[in-house]
Amino acid sequence: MTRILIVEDLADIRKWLTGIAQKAFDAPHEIETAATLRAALGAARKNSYDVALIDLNLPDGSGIDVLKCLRQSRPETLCVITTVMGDDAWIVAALSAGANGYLLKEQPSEVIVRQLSQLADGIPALSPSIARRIMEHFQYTGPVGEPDANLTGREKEVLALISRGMRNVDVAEQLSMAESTVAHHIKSIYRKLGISSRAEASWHAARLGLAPGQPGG
Amino acid sequence: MTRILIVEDLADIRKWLTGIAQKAFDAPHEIETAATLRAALGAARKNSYDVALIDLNLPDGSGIDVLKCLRQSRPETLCVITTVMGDDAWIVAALSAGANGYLLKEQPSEVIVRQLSQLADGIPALSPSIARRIMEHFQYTGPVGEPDANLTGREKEVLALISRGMRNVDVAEQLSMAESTVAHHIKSIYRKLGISSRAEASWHAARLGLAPGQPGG
DNA sequence: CCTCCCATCCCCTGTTCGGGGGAGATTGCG
DNA sequence: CGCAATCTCCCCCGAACAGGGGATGGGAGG
Repeated sequence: MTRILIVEDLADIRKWLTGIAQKAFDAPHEIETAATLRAALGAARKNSYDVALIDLNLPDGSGIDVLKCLRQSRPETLCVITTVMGDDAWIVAALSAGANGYLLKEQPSEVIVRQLSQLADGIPALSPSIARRIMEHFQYTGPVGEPDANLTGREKEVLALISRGMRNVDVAEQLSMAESTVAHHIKSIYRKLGISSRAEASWHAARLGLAPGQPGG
Repeated sequence: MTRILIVEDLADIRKWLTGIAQKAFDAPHEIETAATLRAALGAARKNSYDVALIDLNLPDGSGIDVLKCLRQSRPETLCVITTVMGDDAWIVAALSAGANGYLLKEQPSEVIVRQLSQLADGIPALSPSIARRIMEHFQYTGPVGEPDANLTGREKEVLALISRGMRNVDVAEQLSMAESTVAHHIKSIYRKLGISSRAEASWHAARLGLAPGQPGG
């Protein structure tokens, strides 16, 4: 039994999504709908779902809140954003909140059905343009070196920490070294990357895949 | 006519990929192979291809260089990384260099065939685990607000610039305001985002979709 | 043995930043 | 009209940072 939640304010689109869900998940399923943020949050708190299709633009708020709520109460729920808004800011916000997919409603039904049916295999449901947008987020027009960029092991450790916003003192404590040593490593990093500030270092750290899970020291 | 380049050092895997390419691109195609970085770069410079399957781990270098070369000489070429290396650093490096896909060789042939055949529709060829990894790059376990985070227009402008590593003085010049005003906006940004350093600001800027194309001031 | 690289520590300097005040101008809303 | 928000600019100060110098060890390799 697949339990599905559809969050969408417009009645006809809600019906359209319901039809898509019925085709995409051919096992016996149970579809519930919500037209407002309030209703969606209530449903999310009361019941548990296997899949959720969430519109971002709700009359009384943003679907991001539904997504966050579902993530908290039941992390296994597969949450897919279904919207017309393709702004980078919303894409990033949805992914940050842990969306398993991001589909644009302008797509033909059969494409959405196919994407949703692949969800169970662990394949994220992403509209082509969204996937491309996400990948372009990583694009870099400057020189792309090998992942290590000739940084030594210790330097990469320091870079990862200062890019999280930690101060030299905190990095020193974290890595059990003197603050002066941290400063020395940072100088080497700056020289190798051709930069001269922590903000640039943070940018490069993300590019080098030393991605911080979250900031703050 | 689809012109395909396969870059792979191991003969049997090269043969395996050739078979996959033949199935994925059913139009009349022409498949060329290269076993080393040297050979691949030579081929990339001489001929032009519609699709390239590139292994990262070549005996005389990294497939990233092939990718970069193809991107420069013919940007329309669809470049897909086919490898066993799933490190975040390599994924980010490949995407930074402009890869159109990233497939793990451990996957069954039919999955790879399907992903490659969807390439022409603009759907990036990503192994499920890779796609998930990419999406997790955006994940954030802390409080996720709305995309604007209540930042005013001017504040977002300042944030975008300082996250690129620019100094207050440079931001002031860029936005035609006094350095003291920049400092004031930064204080507001820090208060609203609950942070206290530029590195954290840079992190949040990326999260808010104010993604810098490249750093430097 | 000597050299190169890495990591560790210390000194020094000037600049930048973070954070605390206050103050005037403009806009929009009730 | 008063009120709130935004943008603009100024003052101050201490802490943190950027960048230069030099010194000590330990390995790797010629």
